[in-house]
Amino acid sequence: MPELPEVESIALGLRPVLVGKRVARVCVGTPLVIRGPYRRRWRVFLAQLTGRRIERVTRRAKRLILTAEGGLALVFQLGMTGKFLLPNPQEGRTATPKHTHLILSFSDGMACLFVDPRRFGRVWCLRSLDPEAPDAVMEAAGLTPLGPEALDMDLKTFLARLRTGRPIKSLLLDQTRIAGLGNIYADESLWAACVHPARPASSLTRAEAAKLLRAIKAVLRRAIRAGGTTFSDFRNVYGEMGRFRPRLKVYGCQGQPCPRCGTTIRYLRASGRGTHICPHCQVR
DNA sequence: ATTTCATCCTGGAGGC
DNA sequence: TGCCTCCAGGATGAAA
Repeated sequence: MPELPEVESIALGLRPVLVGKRVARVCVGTPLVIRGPYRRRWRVFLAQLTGRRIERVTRRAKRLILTAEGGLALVFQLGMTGKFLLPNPQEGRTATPKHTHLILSFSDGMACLFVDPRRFGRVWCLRSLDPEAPDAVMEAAGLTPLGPEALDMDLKTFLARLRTGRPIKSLLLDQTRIAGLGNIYADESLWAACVHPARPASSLTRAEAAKLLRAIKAVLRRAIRAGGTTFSDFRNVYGEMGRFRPRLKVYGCQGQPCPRCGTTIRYLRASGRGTHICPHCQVR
């Protein structure tokens, strides 16, 4: 469930620690997680990465990007349960957790672990990546093209993307249209804007679209400030939970009263996903 | 064009 | 206690 705010929290945690460090060794426990041009030649790529400094830690939608000298980059898509772990300053490193697929060791002795129990996460080894504009290289390597960042989207672009009869929730989850939202923040945004998830995107009025876009940005920003949402799996780089869960209004709140009108929150399936709505606030 | 479905996975929940 | 089945859901690709 790492969505945009969770990946941003991870990036914020890794950046001050990893930037400037020199890669000493990369240990691949599960070659399966490596994708892209170096899928079968990852040893070649990682040999070249060794000895270089990490220059940037960035995020594009739900992807986390480590860029080293010379534009060599590791792009992580975290899937459902992917996480990074740094040694806790208090306790230091304890045992290596189960499902550790990649270990980045640095010349100062520190190690950063990529852990993913469900193994839906993937790592792309890419060359010549510009961290300011990574899309072209990611697409050339076969990663799915991403739409505009949800937090950067302007109303005009949003309105243009709503010109389809598809259900609005399906659109919000479609990373090629709007990048960064997952199931939690899609439901939260639709509730905040009083829009039913099954509404055809093209049926939203201009005012509703504007309200929805504002809701999306507000929810994402609040979640980032809270360090993300831990529903079950998410942990930050020090193994700590996100603090946004108690502030969720509908996600996982089925059976509880809507914070706005008191109607019981319902759970249904929409666009193939578990979906939480207030049946009074979010009509048809 | 768009939607549904299966696939990949593990761990947690619920049934018995 | 324990075994079994089901299921969450992000991304992707095939089928309808």
